[in-house]
Amino acid sequence: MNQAADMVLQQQQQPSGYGGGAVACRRAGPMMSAAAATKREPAAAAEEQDHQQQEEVLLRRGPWTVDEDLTLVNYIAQHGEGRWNALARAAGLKRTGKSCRLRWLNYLRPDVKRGDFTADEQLLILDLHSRWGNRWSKIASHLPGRTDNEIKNYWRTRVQKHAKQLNCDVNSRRFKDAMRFLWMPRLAERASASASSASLVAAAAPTTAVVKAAPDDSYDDDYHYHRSPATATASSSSTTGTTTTTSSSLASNDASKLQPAAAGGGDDWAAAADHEFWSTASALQQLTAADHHRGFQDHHGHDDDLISGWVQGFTDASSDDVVSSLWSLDDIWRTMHC
DNA sequence: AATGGTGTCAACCGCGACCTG
DNA sequence: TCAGGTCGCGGTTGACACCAT
Repeated sequence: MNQAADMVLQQQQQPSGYGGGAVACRRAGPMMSAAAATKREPAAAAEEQDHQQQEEVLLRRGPWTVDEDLTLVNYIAQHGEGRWNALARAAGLKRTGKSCRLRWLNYLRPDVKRGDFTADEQLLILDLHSRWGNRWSKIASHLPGRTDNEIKNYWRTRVQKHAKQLNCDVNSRRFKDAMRFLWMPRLAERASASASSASLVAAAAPTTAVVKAAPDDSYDDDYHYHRSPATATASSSSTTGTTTTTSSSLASNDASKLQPAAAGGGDDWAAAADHEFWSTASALQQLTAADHHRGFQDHHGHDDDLISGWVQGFTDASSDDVVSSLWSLDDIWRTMHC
């Protein structure tokens, strides 16, 4: 039994939201196929439709079963990956090549890293996304063990949620500035703290690929960002021990949900409102010390809007105590400008 | 306990790029 | 050059888990 197959069996022991043996074929079929077929010659369209209906009967969709996972993993272990359509047929899987490829790349690959994103990883995602936009695959290539799908989901569920809370578009200048001047410094701070707490381990551990893949410290011309020393330190020193992939990386997400996040890990914002406030205040203090702060003010001239936006965002998910603290954030801000 | 809302994430889809004969 | 097959990407969907009421 190879390593990946072993992990599939391990996974079988743990109930998982998806892929726990549920019957496939949730959907009726391809949404576009019938409509597309009717645009052509009636006879040809009918023939194609019949053919597709036959295929739909033969091909499975929806969650993968453990047996299917084992089949795929064992086949790839023996024959390698690639040529997915042929692979699907040869392995006896009633799946499309696409489906097999996706299952392998996003879930079954031995080096897939699972669980919450570390502060380092979040920082890197924000950084790279600000450069490349929704180039998920390109971004994922800089986060060893992470898939484009996972990063995409992270962005859509976490990042866009906070843009919504701030009442602004995720691509707006306002949100990008909030990321750069509030969120990213705080992540860097968290990553740095995580790194220092793990420094003993770090001293003995090899440098990870994140460091190797760290982007050069500049944004494009349209987006003048230069990595601050704090950020650079965090990215180059705190990845140790967080990006190492192991054979247990297939542990189910449900299991990770049940466990507290690792120190410095991707604990949810809303779940730590107190921490949010003090970290934000800290970020603001860093902001005043930043060299580019002057440019930021000059560019915007609406600092109060930005801050009130954050206050509003946090108040949505905060306790009364934290809300009252958050309002003092304005006081901090005014004090800094007096 | 039941129910409705929300978040998460695996899996699907269409499309364009690339490959091959 | 062209047509068909394959691959990879980004967007979207929907089932399930969790939480608030």
